[in-house]
Amino acid sequence: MDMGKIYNAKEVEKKWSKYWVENKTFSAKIDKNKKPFTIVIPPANVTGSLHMGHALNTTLQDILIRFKKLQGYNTLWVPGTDHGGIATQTVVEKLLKKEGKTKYDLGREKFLEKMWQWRSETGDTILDQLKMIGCGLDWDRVAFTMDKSRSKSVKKAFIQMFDKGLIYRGKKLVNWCSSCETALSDIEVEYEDEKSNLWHIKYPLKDSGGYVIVVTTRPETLLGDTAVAVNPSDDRYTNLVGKILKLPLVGREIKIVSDYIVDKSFGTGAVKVTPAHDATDNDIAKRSNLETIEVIDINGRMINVPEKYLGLSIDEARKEVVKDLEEADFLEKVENYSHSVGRCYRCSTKIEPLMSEQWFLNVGEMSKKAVDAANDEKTVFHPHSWKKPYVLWLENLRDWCISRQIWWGHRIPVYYCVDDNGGKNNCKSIASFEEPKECPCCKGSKFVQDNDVLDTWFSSALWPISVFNWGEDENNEDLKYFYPTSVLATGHEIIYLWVARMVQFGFEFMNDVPYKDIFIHGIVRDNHGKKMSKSLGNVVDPRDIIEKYGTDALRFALAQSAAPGRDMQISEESFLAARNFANKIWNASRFILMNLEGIDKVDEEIDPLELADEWIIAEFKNTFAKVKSAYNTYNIDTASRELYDFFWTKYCDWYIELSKIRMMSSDINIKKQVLSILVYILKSTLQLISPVMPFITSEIWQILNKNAKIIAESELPSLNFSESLDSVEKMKNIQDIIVKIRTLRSQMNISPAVQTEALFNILDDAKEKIAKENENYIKQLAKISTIYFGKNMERPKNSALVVAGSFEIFLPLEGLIDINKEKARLAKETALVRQEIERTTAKLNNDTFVKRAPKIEIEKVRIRLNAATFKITKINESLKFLD
RNA sequence: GGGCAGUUAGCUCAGCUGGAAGAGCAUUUCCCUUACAAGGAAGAGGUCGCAGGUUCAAGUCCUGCACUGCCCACCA
Repeated sequence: MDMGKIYNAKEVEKKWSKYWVENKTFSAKIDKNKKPFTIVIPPANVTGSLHMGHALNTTLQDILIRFKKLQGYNTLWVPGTDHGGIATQTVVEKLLKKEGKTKYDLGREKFLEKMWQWRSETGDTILDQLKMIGCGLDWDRVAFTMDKSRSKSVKKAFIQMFDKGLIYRGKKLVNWCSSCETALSDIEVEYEDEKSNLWHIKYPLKDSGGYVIVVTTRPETLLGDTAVAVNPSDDRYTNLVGKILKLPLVGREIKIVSDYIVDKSFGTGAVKVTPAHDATDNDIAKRSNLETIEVIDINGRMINVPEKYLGLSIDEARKEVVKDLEEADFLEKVENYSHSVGRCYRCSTKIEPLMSEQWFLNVGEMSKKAVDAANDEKTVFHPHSWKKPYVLWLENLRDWCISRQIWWGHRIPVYYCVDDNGGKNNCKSIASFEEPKECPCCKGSKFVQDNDVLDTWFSSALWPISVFNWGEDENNEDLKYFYPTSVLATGHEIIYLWVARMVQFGFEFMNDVPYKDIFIHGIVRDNHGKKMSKSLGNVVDPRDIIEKYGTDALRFALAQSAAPGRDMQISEESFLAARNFANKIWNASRFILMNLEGIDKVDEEIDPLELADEWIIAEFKNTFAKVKSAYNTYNIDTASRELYDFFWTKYCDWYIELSKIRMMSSDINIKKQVLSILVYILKSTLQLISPVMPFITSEIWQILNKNAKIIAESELPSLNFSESLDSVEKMKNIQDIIVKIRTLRSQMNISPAVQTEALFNILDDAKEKIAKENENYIKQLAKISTIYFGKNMERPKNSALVVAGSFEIFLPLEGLIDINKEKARLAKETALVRQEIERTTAKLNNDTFVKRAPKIEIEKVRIRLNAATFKITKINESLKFLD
């Protein structure tokens, strides 16, 4: 491919994303000689298309996979999608609505057909998008939470837990979404503050004229009250406990009970108790043995209430009840009040707590194991701070409501024995893969299956097991080899919903953790720190970024700000900067390739000849170590930044620039020698960058290596040669001189085209040697024509002064500088150096510092003071000279 | 109410086990120097949220406070 001045991302990306899939670069087979490194992808909902969160999540996983592959691991990254229960069903229901239909018009069977049809049309767009961003997934192992093998796992898991007695059916208070028409688990409810009222209601005492004032945000539930509760230590009510109240509007007699949960300081300290529609009240009812009266049904209509309220909606009932209370003088007062209200995490409808017959999973035992796993570091959070909330959540867990009253999902594999008319017989229900042939109780042969489906997170919880076909064979080789997986990468928003549950199920079914590490990354926010959402209109579509800046730029920008566990703000500029980095890589490579033209072969062995060579090798070794450790500890941001810094400011700005001296040599061997190092460092750096930016690095690697293995399958260099450590120090001296001369020239407005001479007055023989040996570097980069070294050289007229290290450097600038400007410059510098002298002197005069600080620190300060003193002497001489 | 993070240059963020404040973007000056103007060279810009403490030395450790964000909670 032609290397133009500007990197053409589109063409390159198309080529390589296709290549990896077609050549099965990332397909993994069991290889007992290699260590596996396994990740299972968090399966995206089939409703979804790629958003920034996916882009981040999958980029990070891809980086881990690609880096481990370079390190020689047998890597496997399993792709897949999730059927997405409620979320997906809602989407299709909306489509139906546009046709003026509901799911009931179609019936269950036809509706499910529609769901499957819809899934097959849109289900894999997200997978295609993962291919587009270069994910090194094993495409032979694509899984879907509702495909055959996964369904088998789900059934098997259910049946095992059912038979163990962990799964049971019961009527309990659940979270009901009247819009989705289903129960939800506790974590599927999101709480949000809402402005409302606090109604103060009088509950008259049966036997006396008095009354108790009760405070509530939900007056309509009064109709279902079965008690009023007060705190046992509340003096105001001590002699009322046990007394009978007459429930306003209803007339039912209810008791005053005491319960520790009641907060004396809230409201009047007396709480109405509605066991059927409030979790706290439900608990109180259990403790005090109260009756439970349901007054709201699953359609949000009033039931079991006086005639006039029967069938009203919750809102209507509230209005009526308040009106009637007021008219009958039961209403003491109404205050404004703000409190949090539960809403459905899928449709934001207000959640109604109500009594309902549901399936529950007893998670007590598996939770304990999941907690132990974290405490024993069998599974480790990165960053560690997420462990605590995880443990706290598991320790306070109620049983999981796993049934949903929707149609799209895994139908609960429980069968009921029925008579010829479809009426349920009084036999034991059976959990089974298929419909049973014969009822073990009554020998009947007619059955109906339970109507509910499982919570979508039930199949998600099995994911690390089910992708390896546990449902079909729990002793299969893949499971043995790849499980437990190496790491789970996910955002913190689903730690409870998903992460914790996978650990629970991992122990339940495999008696082991599902992954050794849990890598928690942040959430992508917009450049104002807001969460991206469609309703806010602040969504940045990764596909637009890819279109504008290229996939590598997208990936680099995300990687570079992915500090573990921290949310990130990302803006257009960061993608632009990343795009520029890609272009920089491209052009540096282009420079080297241009110089390789006409040269048949460059040494693979590197053989440093001079300071710059030794320096860049030492710097690279250092970078290599840092980057490797950063990748391996999930500090992807650190790795990215280190690479950026090394490549741009060390390799390009200094080494390539210095290499030009030898590149221009007429001696081909000298040119080849520097090229071999240029190529070696470039190739190795490309390898390290390749996990983050796989496209551009693959392309350049291929141009550079022609027929060799692609970069993704290459091996990292062993770097088993020694580096010269003092080269870094020496180079620093040279760089200091160059930068100072450049600064002076810049301040004097001397054109880069103008070459000047320089006189180096030397005070330190060792430093003289370094400068003399590398005078070419100074000449090349500071635009100096000739350097005169000497001792006590006389200062030329009309020259400027540079003090660098132990050199006093004069630049004769006849006609180029304004003497007054030079004087002003030196005066300004004097002020700075004086400050330095004061600071360091003060330190050295501090007895306790000299007594207690380590020698090396004292020595450093002394060196600084000497340097400053030297500098100020030279500046003063210079100022005198100029006068 | 509890927990967790954060507060460093105009903006977005680095600063590991305490020893002279860093990057990118934006900004100013000079430069189309044959890898790159999506670039190069140089400059300006910070009492590191506040208050104490430990230490010879604190952005870095400890305590308290303030503010911001997130999560959890049985906010009637």
